[in-house]
Amino acid sequence: MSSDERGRRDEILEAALKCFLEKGYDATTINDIRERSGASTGSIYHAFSGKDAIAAELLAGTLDHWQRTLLARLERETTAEGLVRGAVEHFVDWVAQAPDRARFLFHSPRARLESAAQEGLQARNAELLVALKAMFRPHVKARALRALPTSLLLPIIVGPAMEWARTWLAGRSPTGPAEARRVLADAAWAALRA
Amino acid sequence: MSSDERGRRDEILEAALKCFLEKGYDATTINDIRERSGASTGSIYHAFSGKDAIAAELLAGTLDHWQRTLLARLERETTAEGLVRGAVEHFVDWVAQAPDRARFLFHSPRARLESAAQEGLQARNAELLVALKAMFRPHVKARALRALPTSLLLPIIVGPAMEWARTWLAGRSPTGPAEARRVLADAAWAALRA
Amino acid sequence: MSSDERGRRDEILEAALKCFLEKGYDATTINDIRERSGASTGSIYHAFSGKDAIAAELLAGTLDHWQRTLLARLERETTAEGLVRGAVEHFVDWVAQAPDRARFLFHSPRARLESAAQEGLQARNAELLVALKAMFRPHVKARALRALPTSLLLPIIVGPAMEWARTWLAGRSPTGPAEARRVLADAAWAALRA
Amino acid sequence: MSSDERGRRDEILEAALKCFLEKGYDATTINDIRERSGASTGSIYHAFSGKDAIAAELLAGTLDHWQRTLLARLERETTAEGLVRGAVEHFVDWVAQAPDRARFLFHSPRARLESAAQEGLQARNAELLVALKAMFRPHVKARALRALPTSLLLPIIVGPAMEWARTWLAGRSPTGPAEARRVLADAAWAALRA
DNA sequence: AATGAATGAGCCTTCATTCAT
DNA sequence: GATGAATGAAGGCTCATTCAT
Repeated sequence: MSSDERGRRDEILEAALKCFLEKGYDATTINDIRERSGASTGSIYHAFSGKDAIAAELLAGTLDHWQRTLLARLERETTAEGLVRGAVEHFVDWVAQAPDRARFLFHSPRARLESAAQEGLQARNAELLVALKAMFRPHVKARALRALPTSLLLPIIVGPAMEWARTWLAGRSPTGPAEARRVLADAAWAALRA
Repeated sequence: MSSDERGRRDEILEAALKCFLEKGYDATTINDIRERSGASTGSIYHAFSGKDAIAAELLAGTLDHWQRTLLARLERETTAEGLVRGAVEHFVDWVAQAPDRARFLFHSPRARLESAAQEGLQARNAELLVALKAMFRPHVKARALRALPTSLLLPIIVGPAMEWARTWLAGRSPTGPAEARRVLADAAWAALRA
Repeated sequence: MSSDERGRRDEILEAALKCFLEKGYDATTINDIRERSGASTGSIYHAFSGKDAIAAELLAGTLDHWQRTLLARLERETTAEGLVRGAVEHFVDWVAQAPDRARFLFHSPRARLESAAQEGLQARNAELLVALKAMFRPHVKARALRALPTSLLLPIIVGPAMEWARTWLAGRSPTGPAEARRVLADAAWAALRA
Repeated sequence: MSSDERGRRDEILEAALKCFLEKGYDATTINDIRERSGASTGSIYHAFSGKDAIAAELLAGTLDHWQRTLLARLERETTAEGLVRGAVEHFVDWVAQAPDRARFLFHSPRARLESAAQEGLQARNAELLVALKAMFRPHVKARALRALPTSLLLPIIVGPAMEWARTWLAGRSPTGPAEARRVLADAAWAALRA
C-alpha cells in the first residue's frame, strides 16, 4: 500500500491532529488543516462533514485504541496486583508509544467532541467503565483490595499516571516512561492493596 | 483605584466566569459578557485589555488563591503524613468550596491563557513547585517517605484527587467530597509511606 | 436633516434596493451592498440581522406605502365606477411615481421574503384583501357590478395594470402611464359594470 | 441522439423542475438534482453545460409549448370575440393542465435565464408578440374591438388570467379553472368589445 | 469614564464545475 | 459515456476591537 493510497481522509486526520496539538481545537482553522494536509477546502468537506467530525473521528479512534489495548492488557491478569499494575503500566506505555494521541486526548474539549462523535462512542466509553469495574470488584469483595467506593478505584490507579503524563508530554518532567511505569505501579499497588 | 472601579471589574470577571463555564473560553463572546455583566462593550475594554486579559486574570486569581491556601494549609504540618494528607485534603476541599473556579481551571485553555497572563504567573507556578518539593524532600531523605523521584511526588499525591474532581465536577461521580477526601488521603499516604 | 443624518440604515436600504433591482435578490451579495452603500460588512450586520432582513424591510415598507395610498385613494369613492377606476389609476400612478419600488415588488421572491418579514406583514396583507372586498361587495350585491366571485375581482381590476407595468418597467412598452391609466381604467370598468 | 440519451436528459429535466419548484432556482443545487434524478454529477454535466442550461431548457420548452398551443388555439378563430375568449381560455387551460410548468414560469428568474437560453428564445418571444398583434389588429381596424394601443391588448386579455393563476397556483384562490375561464373570458370580451 | 456604532479580517461552509479513472 | 472525488472561489456571517461622541 503506497503512501498515495493512504487516502485523503488519513492525510487530513494526520494534519488536523498536528494542528490541534499545536494550537488547540478551537484555535485551529479549516485553513490550517488545508495547508498542512495539502487537500483543498472542498476535499476536506468531501471527506468530513466539518471540523467537529474530524476531531470526533480522531477522538473516537484514539479512545478506541486505548480501550482495546487496555482490555487486552488486563485480560491476562488474574490477581488484584496484576490488574492494578497492568492498568498503570498500560497507561504509561500507551502514552509513551503514542504521545501525540495522548496529548490530543488530554487537551481536546472532550465533552463537546463526544456529542459530535458517532453515537457508539459514548456508549463504548460507559461500557469500558463497566467492564473495568467488573474486573476489579471481585478482588474488592475478596478483600485483596482495600475497601473503597469503586468510583475512586480508577482515579487512584490512573490519576498519578495521568498527572505524570501531562507534565512529561509538556516536556516538564525529568522522569521518563521506564522509571515512571515502575514507580507509579508500585505506588498504585501500595495505595490499593488491603 | 476607586471601589466603583473594583466593582465594575468584578462584575465583569464574574459574568465572564459564568460564560466561560457554560460555553467554553473560545465560544464565549465579548457580547455574551456584556449582556451578562450589564457593562457596555466600551466599559469592558476600559477595564481590561481584551478577552484574553479577562480570562488570564481569572486564571491568575484562581491559581493564586489555590497556591496561597495550599501553602497556608501545609505550613502547619511537620510530619510526612501530615503533608501528604494535607495536600490531598486541601485539594478536595478547595474543589468543593469553589467548584466554578475549579471547573474553569480544568477546562480553560491554560497554555494559551498563561502566555497572556501577567509575567509573574508562570514564575509563581514554578516557585510553588520548588516550595513544595522543599517541604517534602527532607522526609524523603529521612526515609519517612518512599524513595522516588520528586517529580513523581505530586502526581501521586494530587493525581487521584484531580481525577476524582474531574468526574465529580462533571456530575458523574457518586462519591462526594467528604468521602473522597478521606479515602484519597488514605490512599495517598499508603502509596507514599516508606 | 442633513444627508449625514439620514442614517446608516437608510443608506443600506437604498443601496440594497438598487442591487436587488440590478441582479435580483439571490444574486446580490452582502459585498455588493457593502460596496454600494459605503458601509462596512459589520455595519450592515449591526443594522440588520442579515440579507433577508434588508429585503424584508424593503418589502414591508413598499407594501405598506402601496396599501396606505391605495386605501386613501379609494376612501373617497362611493360609486362602483369610482372604486374600479380609482384602483386602476392608483396602481398606474404608484408604479409611475416609484418605479424602483414597483420593480422590486414584482421581481422579489415575495413568498420567501414574507416569511422573513415582521409578523405584521402577512397579517396586514390579508387585512387589505378583506378591506378591499368589503368595499366592493356592496356594489356587487347592488348589481352595480357584474356578479362574479370576489376572488376574481382584483385580478380583473389590477391584472391588466400589472401586466402593463411589467412591460413598461422593463422598458418594452410604448404606452406611458398617462395613456395606460385612462385606457386601463376604461377597460376595467367595461369588464365589470353590470 | 439515442433514446437512452433522451431518457437521461428528460430524467434530469424532470428532477430539476421539481427541485426548482420546491426550493427556487438559486437555492437548488446540482446535488439536489443529482439525488432526485439518480444521475451522477458527471452525467448531468455530460448532458447539460451547467445549471443555467438546465433551467434555460426547461424555460424554453415551457415557453415553446405555450406559444405553439396558443397559436394553434387561435388559428381557428376568425372573430374578435373568438380571439379574445380563445386567448383567455387557452391561458387558463394551459395553467390547469401543466401547473408545475406554470409555476416555474412565474417564479424562475426569467431575466437571468433568458440570457442563458439559446439565442432563439428571445427572438421567438418577440415573434409571438408580432404574430398576436397581427391577428388582432384587423379587428381593431374593423372597429370590432375598442380602439386602444396594441401594446395594451395583451395586458387586458391575459393580465387577469395571470393574476388568477398566481393566486390559484399558490393555493390561495377559491375559484378553480372551470369557473375562472368562463368569468375571465366574459370579462376580457366585455373590456375589449367596441 | 462610559457608550455603542462602526470596523474589517477572518471563519466555516457551500457549490458549480472539472477531470482522472 | 459514466462516475464521483477533488477543486477553490465566493458567500453569509461573527466578533474582537476601536473610536467618535
